[in-house]
Amino acid sequence: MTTERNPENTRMKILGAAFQEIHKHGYQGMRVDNVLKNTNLKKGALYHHFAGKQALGYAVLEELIQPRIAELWIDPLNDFGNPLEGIHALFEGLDAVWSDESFILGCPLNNLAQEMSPIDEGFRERIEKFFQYWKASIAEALKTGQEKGIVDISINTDDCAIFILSSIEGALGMTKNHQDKEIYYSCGKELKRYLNTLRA
Amino acid sequence: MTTERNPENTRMKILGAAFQEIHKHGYQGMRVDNVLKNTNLKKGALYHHFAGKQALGYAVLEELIQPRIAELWIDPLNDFGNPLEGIHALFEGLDAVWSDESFILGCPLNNLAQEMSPIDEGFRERIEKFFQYWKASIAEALKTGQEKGIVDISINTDDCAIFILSSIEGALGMTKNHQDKEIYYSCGKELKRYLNTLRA
DNA sequence: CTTACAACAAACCAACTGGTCTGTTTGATA
DNA sequence: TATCAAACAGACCAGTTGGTTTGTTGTAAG
Repeated sequence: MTTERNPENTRMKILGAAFQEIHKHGYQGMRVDNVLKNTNLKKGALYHHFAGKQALGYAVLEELIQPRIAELWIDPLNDFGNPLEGIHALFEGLDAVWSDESFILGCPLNNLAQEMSPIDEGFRERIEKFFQYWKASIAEALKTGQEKGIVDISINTDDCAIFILSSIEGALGMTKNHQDKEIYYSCGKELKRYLNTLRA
Repeated sequence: MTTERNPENTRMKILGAAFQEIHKHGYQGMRVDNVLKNTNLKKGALYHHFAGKQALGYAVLEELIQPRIAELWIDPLNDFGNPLEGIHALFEGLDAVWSDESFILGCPLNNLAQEMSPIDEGFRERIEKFFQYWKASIAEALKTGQEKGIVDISINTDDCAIFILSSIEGALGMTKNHQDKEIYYSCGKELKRYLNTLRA
């Protein structure tokens, strides 16, 4: 018989179930009892691995959400010779890696940002730092593009990076509300138009 | 002595207090008891004027939030000869009409959209319809601009309108998380760059 | 083998939450 | 001024919620 106890495994099971709950209902809407129900575990397990609901929420953010976004949006930025084409490719590429349900539930990072920023400084700070890291990565890619002579030398890469980030999150948010990916496609087309204005 | 009872007045007092609670804590985070506490009214009053928490939430959306946004963003669209300059002026003008706290609490319409779209079809439908109305108004302004020869005839006004809307909401959302209006200013500059690409 | 702690299960709890119920007061109307 | 429905107040309630406590079991080290 294989090991019946696997602490790291049970911890991840709780984290995964909590992520799904948060993704759909938000952090405040997530119910500890529901998380447990979806894992066949009991309170003893959860409160052994996590100090409380808040600690669980922070763990979901730092151990699941942020790494996943880094993997999808930030790390690949360097793989593109042209950052402008790269950013657009990443946006369009989301269609292939995100399920239909994900488009309906929205970006888990921005969901938490909008919900928690005014009421929990711990969430807000963590999310802000990550957004800044994301923004800096985009700005860095744009600067590299400038050095290559691909990107207009006169643009403010910080301004552009924030606008790109905002527009991506805004587009995903609008798609979430409309539950219609045509919104997402339209925004992709116009994002491309904007990116083209940054060419050298 | 003036009238001690004023049903319409107490109803509005409840609506206003509920709006503030929702604006800060979200609909799920709003507590009926807190709303009452901020009005010096009791349960009897609230449940006389509203069927329940959900009905109160819908009323806040339809009677306070949507009219206010129409007033700030949609109605003025026709006042500008050039829609591209008009949209940018509206974005920049928000600085004068929104308090610092509002920038921290974010756009109340988009807040509800992000929180409630996956879990309450009543909220989602109402918000979607309003966003569509908003988008249609922008598209209409762009079309008028095309007829005037101000706006590029080759653009898809629907695509552009959705992107503009998404970018505005995205920018306000990012500002909310960062609690820093510099984000908002940066996005304003780049929104202008995008709008310029739509010129004839 | 036994010891000792990590890894859980299960019952329990106090505070909270939306909502109801009953009763009282106001004020327009006949 | 008698009437009566609207407009509330205030006590009450059942279900929920995050969290605690106590007890049990697996399992790796000595």
